[in-house]
Amino acid sequence: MNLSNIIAHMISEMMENNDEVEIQRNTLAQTIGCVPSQINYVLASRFTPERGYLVESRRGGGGYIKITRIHCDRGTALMHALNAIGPAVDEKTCRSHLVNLVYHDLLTQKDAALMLAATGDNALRLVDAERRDAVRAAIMKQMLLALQA
Amino acid sequence: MNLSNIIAHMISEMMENNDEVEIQRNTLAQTIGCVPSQINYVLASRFTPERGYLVESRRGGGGYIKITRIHCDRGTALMHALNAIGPAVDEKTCRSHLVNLVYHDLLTQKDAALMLAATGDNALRLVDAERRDAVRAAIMKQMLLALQA
DNA sequence: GCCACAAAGGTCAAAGATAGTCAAAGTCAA
DNA sequence: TTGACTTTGACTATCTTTGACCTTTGTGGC
Repeated sequence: MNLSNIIAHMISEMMENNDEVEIQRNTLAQTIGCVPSQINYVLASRFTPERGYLVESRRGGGGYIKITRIHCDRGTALMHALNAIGPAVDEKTCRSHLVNLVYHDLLTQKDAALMLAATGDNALRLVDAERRDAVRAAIMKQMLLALQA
Repeated sequence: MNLSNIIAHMISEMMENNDEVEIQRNTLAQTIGCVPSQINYVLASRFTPERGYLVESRRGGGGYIKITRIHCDRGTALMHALNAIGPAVDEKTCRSHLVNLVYHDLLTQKDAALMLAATGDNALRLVDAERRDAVRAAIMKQMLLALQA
């Protein structure tokens, strides 16, 4: 186990019963026995917004670092994605929507692959070209709806 | 017996009572007395997804290689399901295929819900009725294919 | 109020620690 | 002989650790 993992684990433990924790960089670093900037590294690599954390800080006397866990409402986020898809989408746009959802951790890589397969031109070859994008949009929406359940 | 077989055997032994094992590439290579990249070769040639293994890793300090054994030959089973679907399927048959796959643990409930959403009549309302079942079959097949990756 | 200084935290790049890739060379059986 | 499988090692990519230097904020003396 490396240092960063240990530190990340410590912070996670501090947050176990609390969505918000405040630390002092130098103090924590000294307790752990590492350089202060290591704390920054851990925060930057593990407590990212993508993983649902918000980090605020203040320098100077009485300075601090505050870490907040945000419970992103997945349902709402997916609903946004759903609304962003109009009555029709081409394959490329559809794919970028999926990439975006994965990036924001609203979708696993695997689910995205599944959805990409269902909405790809390969799957829709039998649909009339002029109606293809509309069908794709409908499928995509049904799947996004299913994910909210 | 060649080196690769010996290494593969060692790893298999480590996994005898455990479906998951974690190794350190350099350490193992040194123990065995081979170059580190030989480990990669063994993993790439013997611990493949086709043979039911999943390999994950991480570089840098505290890096590791994690090997996981996945039970049940999922690929083959999914291929069966794929073959069982002809050039067209109605919604009901499609659903029972999905239920069956979930029952046999080849699909999670969640993935099945996603696939059901993509292949339901709701999603395919815009497709001409006479072509609907064929489109459904195509979508289903693409998704089953995606699952094998 | 202004200034100097102390007390935080921030940035960044270099060095260290692993793992991955790839192509050339070796081996061996058909 | 040839082609598939192995073995090696040079080079690359990624993650971690460390430390020097920078910026911001608070406090007290003038």
